[in-house]
Amino acid sequence: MIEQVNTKYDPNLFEPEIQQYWKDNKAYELTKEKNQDGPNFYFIDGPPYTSGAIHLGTAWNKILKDLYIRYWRMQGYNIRDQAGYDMHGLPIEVKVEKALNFSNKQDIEKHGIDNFVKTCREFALSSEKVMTEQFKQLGVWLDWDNPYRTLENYYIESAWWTIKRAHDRKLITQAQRVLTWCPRCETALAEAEVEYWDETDASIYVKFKVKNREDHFIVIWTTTPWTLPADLCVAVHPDFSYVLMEVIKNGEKEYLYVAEDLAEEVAKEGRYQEMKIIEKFEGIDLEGLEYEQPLLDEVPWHSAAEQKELYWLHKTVLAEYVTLEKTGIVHTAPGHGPDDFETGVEYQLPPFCPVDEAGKFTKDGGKWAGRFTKNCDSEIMDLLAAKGTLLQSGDITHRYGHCWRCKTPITYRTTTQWFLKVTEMKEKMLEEILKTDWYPDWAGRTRQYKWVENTRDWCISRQRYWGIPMPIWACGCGEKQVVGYLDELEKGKNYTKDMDLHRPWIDKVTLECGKCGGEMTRIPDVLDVWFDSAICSWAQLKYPQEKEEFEKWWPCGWITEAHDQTRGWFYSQLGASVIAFDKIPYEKVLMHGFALDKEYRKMSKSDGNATSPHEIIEKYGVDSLRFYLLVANSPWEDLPFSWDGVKNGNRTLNILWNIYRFSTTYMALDEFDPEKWTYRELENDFRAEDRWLYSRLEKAKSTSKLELEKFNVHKSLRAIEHFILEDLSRWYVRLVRDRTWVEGESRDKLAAFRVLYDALLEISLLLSPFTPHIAEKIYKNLSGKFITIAMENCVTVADERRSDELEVRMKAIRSMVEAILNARQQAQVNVRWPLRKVVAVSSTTVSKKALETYGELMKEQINAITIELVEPGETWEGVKLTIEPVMAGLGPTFKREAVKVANLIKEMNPTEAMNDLEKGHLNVMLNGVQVNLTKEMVQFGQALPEEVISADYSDGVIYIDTVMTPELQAMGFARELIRRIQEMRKEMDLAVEDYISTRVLIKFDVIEGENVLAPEVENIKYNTRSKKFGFGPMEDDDFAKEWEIAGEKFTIGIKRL
RNA sequence: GGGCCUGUAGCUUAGCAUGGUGGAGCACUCGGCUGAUAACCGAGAGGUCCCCGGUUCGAAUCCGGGCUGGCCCA
Repeated sequence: MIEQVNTKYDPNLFEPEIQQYWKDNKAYELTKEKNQDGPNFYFIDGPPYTSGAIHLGTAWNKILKDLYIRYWRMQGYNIRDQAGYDMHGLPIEVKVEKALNFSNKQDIEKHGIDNFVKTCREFALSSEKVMTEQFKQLGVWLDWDNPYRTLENYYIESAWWTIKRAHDRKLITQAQRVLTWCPRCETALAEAEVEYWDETDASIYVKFKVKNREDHFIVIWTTTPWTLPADLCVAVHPDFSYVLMEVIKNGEKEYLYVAEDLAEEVAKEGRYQEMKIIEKFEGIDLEGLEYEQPLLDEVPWHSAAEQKELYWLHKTVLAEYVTLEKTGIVHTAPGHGPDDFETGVEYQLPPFCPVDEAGKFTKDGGKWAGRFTKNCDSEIMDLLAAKGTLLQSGDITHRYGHCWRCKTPITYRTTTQWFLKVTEMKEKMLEEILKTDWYPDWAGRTRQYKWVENTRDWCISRQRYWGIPMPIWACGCGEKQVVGYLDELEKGKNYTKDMDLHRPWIDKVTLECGKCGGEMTRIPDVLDVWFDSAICSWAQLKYPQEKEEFEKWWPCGWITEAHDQTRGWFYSQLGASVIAFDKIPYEKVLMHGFALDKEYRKMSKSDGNATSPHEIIEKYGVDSLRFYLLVANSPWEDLPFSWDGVKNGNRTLNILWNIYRFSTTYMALDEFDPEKWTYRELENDFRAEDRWLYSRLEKAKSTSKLELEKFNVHKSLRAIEHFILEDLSRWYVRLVRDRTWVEGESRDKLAAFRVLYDALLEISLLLSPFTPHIAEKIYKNLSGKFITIAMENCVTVADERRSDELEVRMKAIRSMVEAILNARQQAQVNVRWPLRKVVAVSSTTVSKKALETYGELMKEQINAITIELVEPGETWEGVKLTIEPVMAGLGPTFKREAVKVANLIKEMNPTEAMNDLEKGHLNVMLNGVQVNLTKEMVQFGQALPEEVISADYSDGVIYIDTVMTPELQAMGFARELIRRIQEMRKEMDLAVEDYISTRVLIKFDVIEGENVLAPEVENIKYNTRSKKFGFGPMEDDDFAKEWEIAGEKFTIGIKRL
């Protein structure tokens, strides 16, 4: 039995009910069970980081995942959908440090690594709980009860196996490199862990004195004075032109080496009063020019180094990365920059790095030993100024890297770290990218591809605590062992089965050295947290422990994440998987956008421009949020959040709800039984408009499906939305209202019910992956065949119900109706007052066919007595013909003369022109030459007749005759009365099916006697459910009201029977 | 500085591969409808199609250069 729905759309009332219903009835579990023999599909939930509450972007991400999983489930797929969480790493460490008021590693060590790590674990697990609840609230169906967690032992073992595998393939190495380094966290940072924003730094020009030449200087520019103590050489570009210029300030002469194009600028910066070019060089000519290290006295290391055989020390060298900026000469400290490091390698200079983990100068830093590097900037500048070698100093605002977690400006340090040799696998990775389907295409073909092309080796070691420990044990003899399986630890000391594999406990486990028999201890590093999620496609399957699962599922069928994952998870998975299996671990990728604020700015709590999913749900419900996120724009574009957008989604769902409410009201009243009154049973009772709606429905279904397959999520949902609003609500429901009002069993009414029923049910099926709550709600009432709509099969498109003909004709009818309503408005005759005649002057045969099919329907909609059709080619008397040029037709033939021809056309006699054109000799004189015009070049129109009102429609022009006769007037009054009586019924709060007694008292100012209205009495009675009806004074118990309609005064009295 | 993407009405967008007077929805104003009714329908107003050049009779669309915003990198 279909229940009558008389509540308004209140998602916050029924959405939690539906979620409770799913829980109580194990809807999710049963749906999965139903599909367990279906084709296997491996989906991976890119694990969100357990940092606390979810934001709008995370919500969008999960909703997209849920959409497709629900959609594919409705096609019978057996989908592996384990939720996942990324739980290690610096972000959590930093949060815990802040909570404990720590400021550096010493604080952690004092507190005890075990206590610290325990707190990190607790933080991660409690965040997971909060996040899971929030995801569930979004109606997202994933396997929440058994998520994969990167902190579990099986996961760690999987990581170790992967490292071992890399080691066996000789793809892991220990190397000394210059890396970005956070002086607060005291660890190396990956490129992915650095955030850039503007910072104001010193900007200084320094004169390096050329050796053995009085007053000759090489001028360099830098923003990091503190790197000057580590300066070993200066670089020029081999192909640039350089000059030696003579400059004079206050009568003193100096000679400066700078790039030719920048000479003037440098002279200006140095406030020199005169300058003159003495000599020109190619960059390459300057190689080997020797200078005096400007801080030689303060940093004794340099004098010591000069004693060694370092040929290129304190000389000019060549480098391609030098740009024509500032001076065109770059001071180079191989220990403090990746480029500098390369130059150092090329010129056999050591990566001298007098800076410790905390960013302080070591004793090699000489004068500044023990002091934080950056704090020495001003002192170094003062010193240079005192020595007279500071040419200019000022400030510059430029983009500078910061630690992604603690926001400390990064520094560059030379350290020894472990690397995965991703560069050796680059070709394979590129190949694999092209084997994968990317949506949109450029996300893979260009963006991901180019990123991998420029990849460097992956530094995987971190000098921290909360992470997967590096599985490498080292012996004093130099021997190293990489542990790939836990079994290998059983031979060692202090290992117990099922022990926590994290630091510090794992650090106590020692192994016997296979070479010297000594004791091997674990190197203290942990793995880069990006490595954790990189391996999740096999780690969550507990590979290598459980190989069958891997065989069954791997590789993954589909992933979707935001575009920042090009450098993140898309990349890390690819790298790790190619190293482990020579294969990309996913087959399809949908790259989605970011949720931004309405100004396209990143949402952030600190800027106060963030909108939380929670506050949106509170206002408009989950389905509205889901609808909005999925319909607003293409998934791969950034989404500027707009409250109006959510409101709009809510509005559409509200309209769907109203259609549902309308339908169930009458279905329940008539106890409509969809089992009995099937489509087949009623096949011969459908009206043309019913068949039209079926056709539109099938069209919407097929479009929606097609677009979803192409990941055009927005287009898919827009097709459904369009059907609901345009076809169902704004048109079909309007057409069908009279039919639902009929009392008793009418096959015509039942046919209408069937159409509404099918439309609502199919829309629910279509919508259920997008907005599962309202879909479930409607489904439960209308069908309830399964516990949940999710167990239904995805709608199959019934092509035999499609009819382009019906659609084309209805389009013409709708266009005519709209035109007539428009004309009525111009004439100020509202729809309740009938029109004597409507004339449609058509330009094709569509109108004729449309009126044959839908003429009656149209008459009702526009309230007209007769419709007259003027067929194509014929004219309607009284209509003047007009002629207009068509530029699209004229352009190709007449080119720049087109406008001239257009003006000639405007001056033609339309009737003659039309005749000429039909005979094929419509000509004009253009520049004295006669040219022929074709029918593509002109368009004929019809001018307004005086008495009638006209409006254009899709297939011509419509005219309405507004003359009012007494009969028409009576019909108008009847409709006006019906409307008032209905309003009074509602005021009395009568049920739809209640009967009444009605009396009408007329003043007879306009109407001449009640006989005028007599022919309409039955009509009034029928439409107002008046069992009794009479003219005359009110009775005492009548609910009475006075009305004025079109100048006539009425008193209407009704009472319930 | 580089790579990828983006820019159309106050807001959100369609159109762009294949050039021919730019379509919607929301919001706004006016009007209509009235047993889906805190809904619905119609009309109006609102556009330098980011800017500058080029190709073309004709450019939102094609080409070149710039700018904006996003992500990523240096």
